Amino acid sequence: MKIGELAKRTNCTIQSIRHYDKEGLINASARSEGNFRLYDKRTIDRLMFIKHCRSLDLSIIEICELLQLSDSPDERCDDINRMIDSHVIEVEQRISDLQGLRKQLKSLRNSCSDHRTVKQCGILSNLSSHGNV
Amino acid sequence: MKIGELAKRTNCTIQSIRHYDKEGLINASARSEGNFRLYDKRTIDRLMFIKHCRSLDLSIIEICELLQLSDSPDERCDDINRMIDSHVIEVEQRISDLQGLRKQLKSLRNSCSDHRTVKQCGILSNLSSHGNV
DNA sequence: TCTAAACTCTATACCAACAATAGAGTCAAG
DNA sequence: CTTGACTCTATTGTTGGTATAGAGTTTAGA
Repeated sequence: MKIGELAKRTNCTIQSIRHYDKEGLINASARSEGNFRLYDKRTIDRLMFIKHCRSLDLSIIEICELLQLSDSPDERCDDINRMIDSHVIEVEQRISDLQGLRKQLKSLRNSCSDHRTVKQCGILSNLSSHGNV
Repeated sequence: MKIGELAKRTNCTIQSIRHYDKEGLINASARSEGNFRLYDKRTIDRLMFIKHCRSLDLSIIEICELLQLSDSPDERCDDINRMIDSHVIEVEQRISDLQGLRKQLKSLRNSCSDHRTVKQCGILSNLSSHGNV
């Protein structure tokens, strides 16, 4: 299977597949005479796995670790649990940061009403005042 | 005032000041004989304004627009209101995306317990199964 | 006056995960 | 044999900086 077919079957772009290939997440099982990447069927599963992980915002490095771990089926899976745990914590931190940001933006927005001039704009004057960062 | 003093007074790094300078957010009022950037006092305010905007995650382009608008004090400030509005919407979208992500990660984490092996790992098997992306 | 330290300059590479493009080569059908 | 679809590598851009390298400038003390 050439890269175009793999792309269609997994709904990935060709560029991202080449990217994953370069990063070592997947391997072309061979190259054609004309140097085209050739993949076997198992790569479809692997790529779906990668897509799934990316949709959960796991980094390429983390996915790499997961793929390596899955090659050692008899080891403890504690590392996997820890990775997901720390990922949850990161996401929660980002959520709470954004909630604080949202609050600030809302209150900033409330400092101005429509149809004022720039000179009268409460937003701009708030942004200009010191000490409230 | 040279860049180092400006950095100290605003608590910015020298690099980021040079970055803002290059992007056109601030201007050195002159250069010294030895080609050092020289800033006047008003740049302190301008830089604080920029910092404040960045802390609200406004992009450099958006800040540029705000600074330009503040040079036309008699225009309507509707554009400013719109910018903040759309920024709030973006932030809210990101929050809800992350909340969905958090939920998925939590449920993924619940599919495994400690002290299993990789082979038994509920997380890995969940990540490997199809159709749930 | 000389020198060493502290400061500044430009230019470049790096971060993450791709997307977009250029310019070239390969392959299949008509 | 040509045309169009496909693929290749390599480079650039995205965002807002950070972190260098290698060079020049300024200032204070000996």
